[in-house]
Amino acid sequence: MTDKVRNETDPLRGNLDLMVLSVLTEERLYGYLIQRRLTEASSGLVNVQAGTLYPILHRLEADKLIRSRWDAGTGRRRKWYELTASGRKQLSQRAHQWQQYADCLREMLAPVFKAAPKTMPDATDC
Amino acid sequence: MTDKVRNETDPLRGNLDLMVLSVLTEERLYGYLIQRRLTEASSGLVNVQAGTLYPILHRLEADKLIRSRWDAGTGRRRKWYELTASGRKQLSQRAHQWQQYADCLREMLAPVFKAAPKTMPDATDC
DNA sequence: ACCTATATATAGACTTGCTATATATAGGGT
DNA sequence: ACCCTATATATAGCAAGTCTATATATAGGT
Repeated sequence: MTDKVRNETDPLRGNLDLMVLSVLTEERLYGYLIQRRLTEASSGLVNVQAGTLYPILHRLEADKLIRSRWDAGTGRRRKWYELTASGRKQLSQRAHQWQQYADCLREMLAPVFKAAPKTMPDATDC
Repeated sequence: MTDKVRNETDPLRGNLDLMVLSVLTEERLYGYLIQRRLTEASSGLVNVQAGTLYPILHRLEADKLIRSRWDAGTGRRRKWYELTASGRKQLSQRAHQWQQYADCLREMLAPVFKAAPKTMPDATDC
């Protein structure tokens, strides 16, 4: 029974933008650092690969939600990103929208949680 | 400034399967009813079109997470769906996994919520 | 000199969801 | 009898988001 089941790791589909924007709320960061911040901030749950992250950054920049500047010639070339005013607004809007959906889904799934407490009752890590 | 922003309505990306499975936890339902249950259960937030739903049902059935039976010739032809044992297990697993991600994302977004209380402090609908 | 970590980038495939379209029947109003 | 709407399922074609694999280049340690 080698199940071959689709996409075990995808609850973040559509939310990566949100996460990237969120780690930029308080600091300017460059790609490689963003990647690691995401891993840290999620206790390893979110592990975005470079090939996933950079296209997102390019897309967010094309949409003018973030803005970039190359490092001023100090050896390592790094592209620093920061939120634009528009990006900050979008982040807030989408965050609230996500919360609404999350509350909704949580409610819809309530019977499932009630039915099966799963391995541990309180493994609230993250 | 006609922003042309991508995908305003996509926090459910990757979670539709979960929702469909969840409405089937306690009853057998056919497609059209599932569609309406989703709308009701989400207070109109989730409004899946037929062209979105049926492919999902076919996929879930191909994965043997649900099972179908045509209505026994009572005028309207309806295809009734129910969870399989495997589907029930998957639902539980994915639900818990989703919760973990949701808790995580909620924590990451906490500063955003703190910064901007948004229009209303308590519009907890759904 | 070599290896690893750092740093960015793109191509190609795959999954998911959307819109549009097609088909068919039951039931109500005229 | 006829039309219209709600019911009911289905598929094709497109767009978007993510993944894997690959490429390039440099800093620093051994």
